[in-house]
Amino acid sequence: MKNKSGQCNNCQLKSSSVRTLNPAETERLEKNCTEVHFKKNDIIFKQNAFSSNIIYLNNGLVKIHIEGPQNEQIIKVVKAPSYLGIPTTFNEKINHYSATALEQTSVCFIDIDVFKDFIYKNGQFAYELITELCKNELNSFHRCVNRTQKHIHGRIADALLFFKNTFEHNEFILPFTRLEFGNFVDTSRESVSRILTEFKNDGIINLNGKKVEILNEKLLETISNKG
DNA sequence: GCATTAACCACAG
DNA sequence: CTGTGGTTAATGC
Repeated sequence: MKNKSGQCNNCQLKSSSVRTLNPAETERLEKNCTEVHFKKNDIIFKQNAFSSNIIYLNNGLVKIHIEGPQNEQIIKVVKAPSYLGIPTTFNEKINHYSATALEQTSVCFIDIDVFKDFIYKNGQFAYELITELCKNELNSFHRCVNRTQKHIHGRIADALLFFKNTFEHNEFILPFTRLEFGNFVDTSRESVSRILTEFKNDGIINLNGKKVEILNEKLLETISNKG
């Protein structure tokens, strides 16, 4: 789906970096940007494929994942609005990871050369971009610590709280199968099943298939903190 | 030693 | 795809 001209300018979902562009630059962005819609489980880009665009997630939810020696590893789940795949598109010829839609999702593909030009010529644009990248790196540091040091109960509690925050609701549909959940928190699908039913039996959550309702957030937080 | 944790396997909805 | 039960290996007390 091609962008109509004027769309970037009026876009409500502009990134903080794109907000710093002047009208001429915004117009240039519009001419070098295409919006694409994806359905659940559609692959937005794939590990090992050539990367040629900056990708911005306007709407929806996406998983970032790497095919490891054993399993698919889900690195993180990204909620719109956010850039996808800056690290893999910037100085790398190929994608180091894949991105897959977890729900109905829309994405803008932006020409890499135009994007780089904005960075060279517009310091504020670059600054905003760096700010986002820094946030991401810190996030991944924390996730790294959590993943390696917390026990399964803590990691699953973390994940439930994360979904509660991203959906901004105590009740939500898990966008994952049990296997994906396991790949997200570094455990087996069996352990995910067991611990979720444990949480249910202890009255911490309501559980019905993929539908989860958080009943005792305080307790989940202490489980998450204690590891 | 004994208990706990969590992975792996297998089987049934 | 899920849930459960049995088994097993590693680790802690």
